[in-house]
Amino acid sequence: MVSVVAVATRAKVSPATVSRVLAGRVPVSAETRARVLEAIEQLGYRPNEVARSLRVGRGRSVALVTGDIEQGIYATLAKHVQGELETLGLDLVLFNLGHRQDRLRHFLERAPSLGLRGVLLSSPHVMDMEELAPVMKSVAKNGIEILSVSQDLSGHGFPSIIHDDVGGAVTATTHLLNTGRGPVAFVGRIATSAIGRARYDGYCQALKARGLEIDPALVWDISQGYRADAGHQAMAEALAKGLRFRAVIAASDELALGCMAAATDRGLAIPGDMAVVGFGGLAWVGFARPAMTTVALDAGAIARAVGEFFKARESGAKLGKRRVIPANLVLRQSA
Amino acid sequence: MVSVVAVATRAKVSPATVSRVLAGRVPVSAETRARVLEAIEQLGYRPNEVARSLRVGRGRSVALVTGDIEQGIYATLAKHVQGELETLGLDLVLFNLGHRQDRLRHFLERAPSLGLRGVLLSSPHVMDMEELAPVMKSVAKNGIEILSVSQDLSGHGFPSIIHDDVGGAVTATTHLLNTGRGPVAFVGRIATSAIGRARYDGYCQALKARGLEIDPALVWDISQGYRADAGHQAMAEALAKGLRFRAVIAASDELALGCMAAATDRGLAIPGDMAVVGFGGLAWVGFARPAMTTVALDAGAIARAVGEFFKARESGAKLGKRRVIPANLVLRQSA
DNA sequence: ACCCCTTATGAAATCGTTGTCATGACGGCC
DNA sequence: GGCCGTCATGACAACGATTTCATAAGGGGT
Repeated sequence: MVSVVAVATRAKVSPATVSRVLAGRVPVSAETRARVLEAIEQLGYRPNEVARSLRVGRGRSVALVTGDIEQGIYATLAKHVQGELETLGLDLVLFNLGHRQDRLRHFLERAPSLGLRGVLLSSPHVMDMEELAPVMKSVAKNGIEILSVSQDLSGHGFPSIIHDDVGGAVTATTHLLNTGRGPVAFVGRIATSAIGRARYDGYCQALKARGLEIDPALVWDISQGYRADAGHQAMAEALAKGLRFRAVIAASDELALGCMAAATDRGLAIPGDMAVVGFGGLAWVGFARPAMTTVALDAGAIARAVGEFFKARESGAKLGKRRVIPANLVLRQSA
Repeated sequence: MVSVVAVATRAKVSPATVSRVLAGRVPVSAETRARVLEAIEQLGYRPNEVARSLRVGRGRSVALVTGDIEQGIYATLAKHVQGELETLGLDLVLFNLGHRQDRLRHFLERAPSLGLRGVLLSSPHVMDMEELAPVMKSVAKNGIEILSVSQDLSGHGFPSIIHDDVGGAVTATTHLLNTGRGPVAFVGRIATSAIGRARYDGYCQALKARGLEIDPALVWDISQGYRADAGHQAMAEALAKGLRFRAVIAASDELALGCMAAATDRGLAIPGDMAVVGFGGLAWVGFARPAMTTVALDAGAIARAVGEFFKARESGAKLGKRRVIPANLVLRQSA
């Protein structure tokens, strides 16, 4: 591979000067610069990122740790984050936990040796901070930014860019309550997902604001993940039991689709007999029939905030530890 | 960061010996090994991957270049590939083209300096091989494996692991034909997607096998991507024109969902008045209502083949240039 | 005319590993 | 008993960039 010394030789300067031309912040005479640039051009030289990383002590890539990239919302996030990082000259390395939290720890321990510039935590897992915080601190001590983009970790000192899950759930639940159909059910991972938990909290708040009790029979804490089959199963069971409710809010769009399917299978009309609202705002949910009403999350806004975070870090500017991106209920047919 | 020399000092050996203990293929006395291992343990030493990459001339990460990770099938692929690579001690860096082909070239040019071990091409774009082949060859010359995991590039000398898109489309189209509903329509990106093109070819083959003509009015070559809105629009327009057809095969599940929605919106019963089959086999499509019949692609199998490819490369074994993974029509309600 | 400061550049050290070469010790064989 | 081959280990160079330190030239102020 053509290296800086090849360029230097050709331009009849020292390697240091080539580096200076590239860095651009140390004065180099116009004439020398032109010669170096020409040599670079002719040789097709590209600075070796690995060598640079070693020398300066950190690389140009950021890891995105997801719980399950197969879930639409994480894939969407990954797309936007990658695009945003790219404008900053940063690469994205993807680490998919697959819902096994122990792997997070292993990954974190490996992070410093990979020369990462930052780690984006987008796993919804409820983290055992007793165990994780020391590892995360030690990663941070190596100059690697740890940024949570799913759950609020600002209380533990880690900057967080999060959706307003609570607010979104409050809005959606209130909307359902306003239609006057009586009891509203909730499906989601509650015990095992910090995000699901936040959405559940919003659901509870909305009910309490109306002076309503939370009916445990209408709260379905699933554990198999956020996929459609889990939603279908939970809903089908509730329906089979003859539970009285005519609306359900799901903690993901996939879950909501499963709920809609179970209701339809039971002969229920949506939204006539059963209203369903999802969470996520995936591109295709408007094309389910009936079109799904959902709490849309703005992955683009999250990504932009991530970009700003890294930009601010470069320039030394200080940003708040916590940034909340609003969630919007988009009304369609299902509720 | 604790380095090999710290370990060496502590274990009272030279850095070289520490390296040897870690590499494990050079004899080291049991006593020394124990001392080194103990020092590593006590200091919490982790070899610096960046330095190693620089020294050995290649790193431990593989890039996955996707057209649009937001499309379910690519996210699914990313998940499986990441999991598979991880078992080989390899990391995944994600590069999402966002359907702009020129960025592929830029990425490829950057690849050698990133110290990648391989590049997985999963963009469905029809590539201008006149332009790209030289760049790809030069990347390969740097010891970076280029592996296509979406379209067949084996004719250009690049190993390819692909789905049997043609076969899948033949099966699906034939199935539709067998239901005796007459003309079958096709939606997908044809001119701009090699994968869409392959599926279209399968569609054509199936028709020809029955001695049927291809009706251009029933072939909708979309350009806006594979998303649900495009499918909805194409279908809605065809229906508005009063075209006579009672079945449609879509080149992606998202597209198919859009088609189903358009048909439903028009008051058509699925599959009674209109049969729809998708392509992909995403986890949620079985929960659309009616449940979507789709040509399921096996992302897990692709990923395993990718894993085998890299394993074989380590051991020096030679694998075929082309590997085809079967696609299975899974029958549900929509067709 | 002298001194000092700025500007432009080169030499060399450095980041953390790995691999080559050299060295010393030991055992076996003739 | 001497020689050679093997084993274990250390010293050192190298990967390719950046950065510090040093040096030289040129210009302005007094």
